[in-house]
Amino acid sequence: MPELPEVETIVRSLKPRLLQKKIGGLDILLPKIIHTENIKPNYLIGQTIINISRLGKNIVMELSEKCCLRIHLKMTGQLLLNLHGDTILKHTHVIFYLDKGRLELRYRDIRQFGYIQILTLNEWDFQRKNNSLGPDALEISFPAFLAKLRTQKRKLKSLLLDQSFLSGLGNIYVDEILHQAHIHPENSPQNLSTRQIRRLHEKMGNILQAAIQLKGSSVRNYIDASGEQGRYQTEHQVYGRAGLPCRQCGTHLKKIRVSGRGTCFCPYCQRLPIKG
DNA sequence: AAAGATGTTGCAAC
DNA sequence: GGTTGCAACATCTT
Repeated sequence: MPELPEVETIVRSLKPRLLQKKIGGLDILLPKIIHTENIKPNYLIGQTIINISRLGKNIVMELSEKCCLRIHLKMTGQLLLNLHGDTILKHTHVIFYLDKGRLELRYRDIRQFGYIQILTLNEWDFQRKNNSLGPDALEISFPAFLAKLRTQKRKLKSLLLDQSFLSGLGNIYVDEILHQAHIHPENSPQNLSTRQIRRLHEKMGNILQAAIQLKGSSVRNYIDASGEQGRYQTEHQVYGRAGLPCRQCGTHLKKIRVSGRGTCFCPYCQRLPIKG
């Protein structure tokens, strides 16, 4: 579920309430959720949360002793901020006890694909460089975006979903961005003019910012750390609207499979160039 | 009621 | 390199 706008919303809601809080302890109810390299979970006890940030869809909580938690929510992960005594929902897998036990940060994940990685700051730096985390979709400048796209032949949808190429976009926002940019998901950057790529970059920024303003898209399970739903789903032009008329031109929206993912688009607004 | 789809991504196979 | 299919898992829809 959570793509860049949802993860950004979660980070913004966590930050003011978690900075400078000390981890008093933690319960690991499902061990496979915790990924450790050299640091054991017990090392976290007594540490203070000194920063929370986002890179692509990753949440990074920096701790006082030169280490951090890198959290990936994958499809159905949730970070919830609760008071001690609040009902512990089914699928809660990790609980961090903060603020002398009054506050609890809970990791919940229906499908159990997500994880919490415990890393030294050095390990995180190494991952970020080598693990091929592409530039953040909200940070990349137009010239850098243009230059990167110019080196690629792949289908736009597959490129934009590739986190090592660009990080932060997922299935919902790629479909929305390509629709507003009037680009067919299977088109290749080779067929795009600089002007079209400029439009793509603009729409990407506009859509992501608008989605953050509305606190993300809630389809199925997404809620932020306070349990609130987002409202951007009401703005969706194509995602989840297959068979319905395009809001721009009235053509029935189509659904196809591109790079293994369900893809909604408007066959009129997003035409492929005529071959030959 | 079984089969297919779901916001992600890493891996094996080709 | 590239793509495809599958795997992890629970839940909801056809």
